[in-house]
Amino acid sequence: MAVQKPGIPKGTRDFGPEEMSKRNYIFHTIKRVFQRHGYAQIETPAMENLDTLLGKYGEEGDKLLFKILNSGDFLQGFDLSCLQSSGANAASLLICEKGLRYDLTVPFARFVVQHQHEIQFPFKRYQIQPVWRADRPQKGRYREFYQCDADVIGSNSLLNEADLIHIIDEVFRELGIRVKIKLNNRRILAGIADYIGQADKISDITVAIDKLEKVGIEAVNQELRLKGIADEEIGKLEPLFDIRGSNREKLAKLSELLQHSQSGIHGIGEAGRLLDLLDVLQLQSDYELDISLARGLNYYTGTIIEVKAMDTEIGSICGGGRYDDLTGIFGLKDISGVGVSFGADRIYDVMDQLQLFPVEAASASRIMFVNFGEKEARFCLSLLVKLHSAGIAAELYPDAAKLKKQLSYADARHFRYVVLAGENEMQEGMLIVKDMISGEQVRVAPDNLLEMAKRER
RNA sequence: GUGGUUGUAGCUCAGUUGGUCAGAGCGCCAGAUUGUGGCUCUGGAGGUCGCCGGUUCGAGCCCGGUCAUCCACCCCA
Repeated sequence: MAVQKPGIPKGTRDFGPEEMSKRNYIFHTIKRVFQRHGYAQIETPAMENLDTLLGKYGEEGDKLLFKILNSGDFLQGFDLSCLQSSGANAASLLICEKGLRYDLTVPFARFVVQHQHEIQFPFKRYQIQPVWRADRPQKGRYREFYQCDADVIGSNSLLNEADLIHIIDEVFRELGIRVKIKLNNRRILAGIADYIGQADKISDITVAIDKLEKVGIEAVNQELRLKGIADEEIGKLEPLFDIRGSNREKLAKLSELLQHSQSGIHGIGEAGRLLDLLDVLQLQSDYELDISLARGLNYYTGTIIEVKAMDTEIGSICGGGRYDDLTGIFGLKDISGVGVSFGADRIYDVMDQLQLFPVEAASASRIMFVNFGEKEARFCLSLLVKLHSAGIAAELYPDAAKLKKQLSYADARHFRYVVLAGENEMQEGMLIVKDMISGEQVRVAPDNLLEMAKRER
């Protein structure tokens, strides 16, 4: 039999030990901030029933769902002719009833409805788990990646938005990433659609103007034309794109332009009150009202948030927003939620690029005992037990290999200290402790090793 | 789903118009140092040049196909 070439699916990655300790540094930081703000952790299964997932992310989103083939004889009673008549995608729904989660928000909404009687509202939860998208991978885009979500459900208060933005500020401050927080409100976008008389095209309009910064006004107008919006109406949008100045000034201009749109007025009011709250928080990060911010997920209804790292080209590293009726589809009406999602993998890429990881993030065990043979190893083992029970990370090299090899190993694994207890030392009743950074060696009595290790910690 | 890029040693890559073109650096192993890592020096192992086919006296190089990869678009963390 030919040997298999090892490999993993496109867009997925292995994480080695050093990578993992850096990733954990990110997860721990985010977790700590979430907990400080009173969010409680939950987990949900990797797979959901497909009907939980379908239709929540728009047409594009549905296509990007990984579907799981039913077990057993799933073709029994399957009409093969429908494969040709309705296409593979439609036919797949007949033989797949499960799918991998696409984000953490929709499973959360499902969780809330299913457990509504065990939950105290407003319910604040966080969740750190992988999600999967059958996208074509590219820079900063993976098919399996981790999201770190915090959501509050069951409260309309803008204090929740403020709290989440506070969390964003704290997380990126602790990680050392300079970010710009962009804010908008879907109701303002709806107001804009009203304003040009195309309320039903809100989705097309927002997707188009989302690209304003990236592709320029001409390309946006072109796209709007393709979506069937008249030149005259496009012309009415121009003054909106021209809105500049401080957040307040932008809001004032918007109030003028959108004064006849009820949702526009509503959204402007919300944005204004949110800005008032943020002023109190004295955030370190810049935050900015950006009316070109749209965000693709179509369950958002109010505030929308996006965070970009300032010193790299990697796209958005955190996003979120308010969704007024995500639980409605699962049978729990009139419950509003708001949440943010940190993209751990992109945050990793940003920090790696900018070399923001502290050195400790990659460190391993502190102490390694050299193995000189059976008798010496037994002696070291007895010392190892004491270190372990004192909570000090230490290990004994498992084989009596050449000293050179053992030291190279200790070097490669970044041990801080190496303990040498060979025949000579055992006779003298002493240990040699070698500092792997300075190269210095000191003689230490076995009874003093623990004290020394504690001191050096 | 659309367009493009690149596939040569474990890794990063060089290879000039098809004719000593099977190479470098790093890593790995061994030795200089029979109980001392990182630095230095010396030596060594390791590749059917992604895969299949075609053109040719001759293909890593040209052509076709295929697979993989990365990048961009769509969309998104």
